[in-house]
Amino acid sequence: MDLKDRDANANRRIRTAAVLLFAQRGYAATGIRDLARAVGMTNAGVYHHVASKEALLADLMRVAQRGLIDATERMLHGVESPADRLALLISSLTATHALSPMTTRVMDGELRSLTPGSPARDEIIALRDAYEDHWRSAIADGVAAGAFHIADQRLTRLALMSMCTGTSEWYRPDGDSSLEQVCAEFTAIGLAAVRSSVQVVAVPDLSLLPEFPWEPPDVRNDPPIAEAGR
Amino acid sequence: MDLKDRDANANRRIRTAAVLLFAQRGYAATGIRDLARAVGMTNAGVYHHVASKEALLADLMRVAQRGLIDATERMLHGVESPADRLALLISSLTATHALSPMTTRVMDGELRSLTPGSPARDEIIALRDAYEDHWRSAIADGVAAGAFHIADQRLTRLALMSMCTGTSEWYRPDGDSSLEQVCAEFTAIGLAAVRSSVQVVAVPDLSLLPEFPWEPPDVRNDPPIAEAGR
Amino acid sequence: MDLKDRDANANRRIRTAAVLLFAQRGYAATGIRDLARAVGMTNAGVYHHVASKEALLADLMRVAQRGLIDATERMLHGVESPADRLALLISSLTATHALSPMTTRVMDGELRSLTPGSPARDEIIALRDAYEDHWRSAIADGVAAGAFHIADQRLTRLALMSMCTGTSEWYRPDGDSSLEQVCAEFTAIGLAAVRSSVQVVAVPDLSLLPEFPWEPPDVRNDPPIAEAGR
Amino acid sequence: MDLKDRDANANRRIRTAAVLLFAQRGYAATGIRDLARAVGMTNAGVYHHVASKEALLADLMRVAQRGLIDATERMLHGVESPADRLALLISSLTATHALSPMTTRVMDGELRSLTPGSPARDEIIALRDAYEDHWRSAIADGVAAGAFHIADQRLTRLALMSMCTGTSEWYRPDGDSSLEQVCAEFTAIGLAAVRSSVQVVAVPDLSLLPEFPWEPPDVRNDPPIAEAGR
DNA sequence: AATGAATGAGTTTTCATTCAT
DNA sequence: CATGAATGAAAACTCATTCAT
Repeated sequence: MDLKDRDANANRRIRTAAVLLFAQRGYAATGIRDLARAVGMTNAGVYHHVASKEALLADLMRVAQRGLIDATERMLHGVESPADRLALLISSLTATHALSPMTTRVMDGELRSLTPGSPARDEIIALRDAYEDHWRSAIADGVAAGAFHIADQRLTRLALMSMCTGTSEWYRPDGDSSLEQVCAEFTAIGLAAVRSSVQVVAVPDLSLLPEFPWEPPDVRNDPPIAEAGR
Repeated sequence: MDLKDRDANANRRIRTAAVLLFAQRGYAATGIRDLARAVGMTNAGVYHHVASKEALLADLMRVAQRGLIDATERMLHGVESPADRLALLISSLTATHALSPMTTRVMDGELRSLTPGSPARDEIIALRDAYEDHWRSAIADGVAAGAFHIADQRLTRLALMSMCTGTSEWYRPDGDSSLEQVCAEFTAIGLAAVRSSVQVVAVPDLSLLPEFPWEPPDVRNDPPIAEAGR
Repeated sequence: MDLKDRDANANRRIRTAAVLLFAQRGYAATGIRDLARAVGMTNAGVYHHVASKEALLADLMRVAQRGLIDATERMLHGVESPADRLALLISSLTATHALSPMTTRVMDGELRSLTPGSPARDEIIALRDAYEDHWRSAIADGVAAGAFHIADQRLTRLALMSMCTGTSEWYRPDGDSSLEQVCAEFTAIGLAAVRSSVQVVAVPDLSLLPEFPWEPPDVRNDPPIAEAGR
Repeated sequence: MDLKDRDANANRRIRTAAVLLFAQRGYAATGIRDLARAVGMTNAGVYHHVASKEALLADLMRVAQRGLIDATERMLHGVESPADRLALLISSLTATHALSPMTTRVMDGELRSLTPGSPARDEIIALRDAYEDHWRSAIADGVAAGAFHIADQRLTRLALMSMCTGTSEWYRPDGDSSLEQVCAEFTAIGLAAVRSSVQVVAVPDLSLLPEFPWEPPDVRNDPPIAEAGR
């Protein structure tokens, strides 16, 4: 028991430090030494608990994705109406990002750090796709049932999802509005976005926008890396 | 002229490659050699046009921030009503991220890669703050004028801003909805979020949310790095 | 010219040191730091001239094998009689090992250090097989022509070859007998071994031989690694 | 007994694995972990039976050398004629290498892995020298008695010995010729080498031999490591 | 007797950067 | 202008070994 506890402890402390450093500096900018220093070990000590830096990242991401999927499916269980499902998806994604900002930042932002083609990466992409399918089907069902009116399902989904995931960047529990309020507001926004057909409002003169001579033109149409495979 | 042109050309090609690589892999994961290879130079050759890797990043970010500020101020010029100003802010931020996704990803995401305390970093933080002041004041003015009703100005601002900046992650010009539609929809959402007082909707049982044993508890209240100094 | 010379020089000095160290301590026991120290460079400096430690080894082995093959084919050119060919093979293999003992020790002994399945290893095995084919066919032709009488062609070939390659372990130019004498003696031995049928002489009582309780019994019949593929 | 047996068993299994791995990959390329894995133990477990990796190697080599010496002296006992002694030396060395190829490869090839100057290394060198003295004196006696005619006693001894030791590289019990035949043939070769005066045969044009620009020129005359101290 | 944890020194290799040419 | 050479520092990771349990 003692031994197991100590081991489990070391493992948890490493993961706590890893999630913090990966979230703050990014995976590539975090060295094993930083990690070791943060948990009061030597470089070599870390390798007693972790197969490799990348395996550690993959493990964090896998567990995080699975946790999100499991929680989502628990919450969606028995809920039929597309609007209710969408509301639940928004609330839970937002709240998860508010309550576990470090873990979710790593989960959302470090896919690119996993070796392309590696089994770990493929598995995590599959998990992410499985999660997104809940969004896809909620929206598609709403549209099919005539409850939602939207021009571009992919766009709507991605816009709403990035509104929710953005929460991990700015939410603080000691702010003026509670997590419940944030969830409520985001849910309201999401449902509004989905119910009303797009009203075309005057858009400002795009010629006034900044232009960057170096912006690579030919990649603009490529799928962003974050979406590889979708 | 020839020389100057060639030089300018090399500079632009380097920046194009840099913005692309920094956006795709991240600054820390991009080596000078990757950059050099991408533009068909040697390592040493790159240093003819660039003082250092970090100076290159700082330069990209500075010009991007300045471009955004300048464009924003050009557009806001003469616009008085807080609602109109907010609409303009939303549209222009969204459109900029849609049209320059690589540049804006670097601008939004690589602040942490600049050495803390360096003049370059301080300058860029100042620029970002200057930009955000337009949002802050538009919202504050709207609230002061009784046009906006919001519980938490910071939260509202950050939520709307991250909705707009998220665009660079998923927007594609060949989608079903045009950039104008996206801007219009986002503007509508923003204005709705600001006009209505928050309706408290039923929020799902938070005990069902995923929990991660390693999520660092004590940092949750700290300002996320992305906000250092705000 | 200057530059090219310096470069070629650095490359040659690295290879000289590498061949010496690999021959003396073995590839696995030689660090890049040892190599660097031996040529008065830093670790990193070596990597300017060499892709990796293993690539360096592969390069040495490849050039050595090719050199041996080319020389052998030059010498064998036009020689028809199996006995003459065998004599030439013995002389040239012996002399090469006497004159280039370091290079040949590496060539003969470090095959196992190349990553199994790597293209470099496969290529060098192919080269070695090509070389050995000259021995195989000389012996087989002699047997077919009735000039040679031997019980086991493979055994005879390998025994004679390891007699020749052993030279690199003990030959010294300042000994009492000249290289010509060594070659002459080895040639005489080889031809004698091949001409007479095996006379069965009394062999000592094998029960007196040492036995080692740890000698792995089940691998004894496996082809020795040095022979993989043959 | 139980305990002693289990211990002896573990010891033997470790040595079996060690001899196999050291022979196949070389001492330097074999890790304690490889050893442990091969016998189904943990790293630390191995250290219960072995003082250190180097001590294990030294132990294997010591026992092997002693076994060879003991067997040789048993066989030589009472044999007077230099020719008979040489025949016995050849047969027994050959047969030992054929029957214990792994052990003998380690014995012959890993002297360089023992720390220079260490007592273990000195002891093993002394053992090897004691063994070689049997060869030295057999040859010297034969020459003194006028039975042998050779130009260079050292050369002859080393050439014959490396012919015998080479057996561990290629001998397989399932070949076309029996171990007895091999011993007989090698004995015949050895006696022939020693009886006949060297006939000067035509040696091929050495200018056709391969040359390697990196072959260290200044070490060519140094005693090969394998001979350190002789 | 055996193990899991840990470590300091080591491994090969890459990094951003400089500089003589 | 541009390059090949070189470097100190650091990267991720492995080494043989120790020790409390």
